[in-house]
Amino acid sequence: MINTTNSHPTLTSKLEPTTLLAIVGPTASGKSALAIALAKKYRGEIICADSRTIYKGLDIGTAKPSLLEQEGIPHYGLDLVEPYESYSAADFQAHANEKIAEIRERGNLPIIVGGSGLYIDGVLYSYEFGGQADEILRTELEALSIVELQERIEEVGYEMPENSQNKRYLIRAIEQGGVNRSRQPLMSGAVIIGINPGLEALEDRIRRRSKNMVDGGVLEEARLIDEDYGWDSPGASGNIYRVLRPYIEGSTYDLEKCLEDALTLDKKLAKRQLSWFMRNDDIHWFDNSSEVLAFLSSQLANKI
RNA sequence: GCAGGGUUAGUGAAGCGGUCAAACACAACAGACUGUAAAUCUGUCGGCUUUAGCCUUCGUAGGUUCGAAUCCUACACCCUGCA
Repeated sequence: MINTTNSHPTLTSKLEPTTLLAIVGPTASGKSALAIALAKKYRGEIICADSRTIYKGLDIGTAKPSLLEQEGIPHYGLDLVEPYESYSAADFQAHANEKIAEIRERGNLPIIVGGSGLYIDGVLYSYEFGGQADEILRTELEALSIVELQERIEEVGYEMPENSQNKRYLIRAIEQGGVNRSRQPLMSGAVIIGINPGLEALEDRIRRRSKNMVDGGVLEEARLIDEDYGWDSPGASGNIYRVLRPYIEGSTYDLEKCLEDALTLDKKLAKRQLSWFMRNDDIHWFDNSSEVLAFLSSQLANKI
């Protein structure tokens, strides 16, 4: 298992004064609770960088912090769109930047928390996202094969995406004329905290969380998707909803089995998230919240 | 007890004499990722070595054949029909 807690780098002068805290990590790692603890301690306000909690009405299945759980700390990034609406990393970036400015204006510390790597990086590394999605062009290109799309890219002389077998990326390359590499250095004053309790602990937490979701009423949310929004809605792609679909539609009555599937999907998600974050050397990794609190109070207390 | 069907790699499931270490799916493992990102995609996936190759696998034990996961015999376990 990864153990980087003994070797996290000492903060350099370039990181002070800290003007933004980011908390990243896999799903169910305890980011939200940690964020609240830190917000209380350092006069913070929280921006959730989570591609699921942006949806209104999908609260339980997305593990969106409830009003009660928010403990009076202002939260942003939640309930931004309806489940059937589409939302992009660029949209999030705009929203987050706006909130960061507002929070600083109030003299508070912006704390950005989440597991959506692209959302986080878009903000922290000032991506200049390419043009907006062209739905008409996309549906047109969707009909072409991978090879045809590749040929098309070569013909026009665009750069081929590294994932040259990924249709979605090929279409995007054609749409925006190549590959986007607009990454800036880490936003000045930002400190990124990574929290990774390990896969075994994560599995445990995910199990418990799924159970709580059922007790909390995810089935109602899933029914809402089934009856109102439709399973094609962007909001319906959350793990728990996907596995609940056969149960809601009546093709299985085995709820336990659905929860097993949820665990599988969540574990895979956690690994993907980890593989995104692990390559980022700017992240200071920890196993659990108390280590983070200790680290920050010893290294940063005076500088925030 | 008689008749018929089945037993394949972690799971499900193709294969029914050679081109089979064995399709495919799932799981697992590794990785990519710049306006769908809880999305999407890539690689590996019996063992050893690694362009190639060698070894051990297709319920168990024998047999037929130049050659068997594939055919035959016996045994074990599972399912179905008749008793």
